[in-house]
Amino acid sequence: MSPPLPRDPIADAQRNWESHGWGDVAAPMAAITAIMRTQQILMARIEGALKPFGLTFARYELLALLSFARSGALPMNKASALLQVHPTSVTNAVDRLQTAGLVVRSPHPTDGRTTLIELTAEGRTLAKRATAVLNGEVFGQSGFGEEDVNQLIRILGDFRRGAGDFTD
Amino acid sequence: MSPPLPRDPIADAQRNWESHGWGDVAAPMAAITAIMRTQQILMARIEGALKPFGLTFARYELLALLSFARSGALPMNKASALLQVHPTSVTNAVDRLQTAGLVVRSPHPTDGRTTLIELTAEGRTLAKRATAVLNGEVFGQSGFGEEDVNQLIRILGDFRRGAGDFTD
DNA sequence: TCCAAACCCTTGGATGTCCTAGTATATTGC
DNA sequence: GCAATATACTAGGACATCCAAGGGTTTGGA
Repeated sequence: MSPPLPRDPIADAQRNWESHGWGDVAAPMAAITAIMRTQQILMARIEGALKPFGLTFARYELLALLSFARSGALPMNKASALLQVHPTSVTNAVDRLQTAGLVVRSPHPTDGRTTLIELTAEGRTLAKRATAVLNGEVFGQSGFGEEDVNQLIRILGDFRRGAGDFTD
Repeated sequence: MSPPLPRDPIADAQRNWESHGWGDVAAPMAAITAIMRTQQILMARIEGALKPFGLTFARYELLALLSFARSGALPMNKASALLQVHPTSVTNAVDRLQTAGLVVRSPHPTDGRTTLIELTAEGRTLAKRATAVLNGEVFGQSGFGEEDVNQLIRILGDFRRGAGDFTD
């Protein structure tokens, strides 16, 4: 880790915006920049926790998604939609998970275009162990206050709905 | 854009966590996942707004940082620290900005190890125009309520301080 | 019936990020 | 003064993401 800065660089940026006559958008600029930086910090923690398992966050997310599917299998396009990533990213992740023996591809029984991804027994076990570590090392020690967590869920939920993620 | 999902996938994940006996960390898990997704949405908007200028967010951030430096020049290591990215990422960004004629490298007057990055006139102009577009198209239409913006700045500021970003 | 349009996945190319290692320059300690 | 350590940047490799393009499959209208 690099040593802490003496001053908050985002607060500095907000002041810069204000002194340049962009005061009307300085606050949302600061909020958005803070989200970017927070994501970066959290991603580093998550990847660090998953490293011992040979997993990246992208691959873990796919494993976790499959482990919650009743049948343990999902079509690629469904996984792409639920994880909200590009289909090629799923292809990439499945390639590596398959090489590691954690998932297998199998043809869809009725639609020849579709490929199903299925957890192996190993994959299911690893997903369980990785989730336990993430829960303990990252989610359980997030550093967010309990009330702040609820605020975040509401604020970001409103935002995601407004951005067209879901209609719920 | 892919069509909206009928249900919030993050709320689903939270319910899954609760039903698997991880209720104690379900809320922070949901908050962290929401931050990840929100960052993804915002990044796509930002990159879209910058595309006409041939800039990525990483390169824009560097230009903006230089444009706020009194002298219009910064050492690479200083830029790396302020942007909170790896030094090699700065090298990469400078390579491309230099090719585009927006910055130049120059030797540090007293420290032979250090390379200064300096804005060109073109770089300064482009930074100004790109900032105007970002302010208008992204920060000015973030979709966050005014009070939520203040909440985010406080909550994420507390988090970043706790994570060791700054001591302020 | 049959062909065009839509859909699904993969490949190849570009970009960005990080890590490890290497080169060059400064600083420190003996 | 010289060697050991620290610092600054760059090169090469691993991953992840997206876009554009291509080949196989299904669907639906003429």
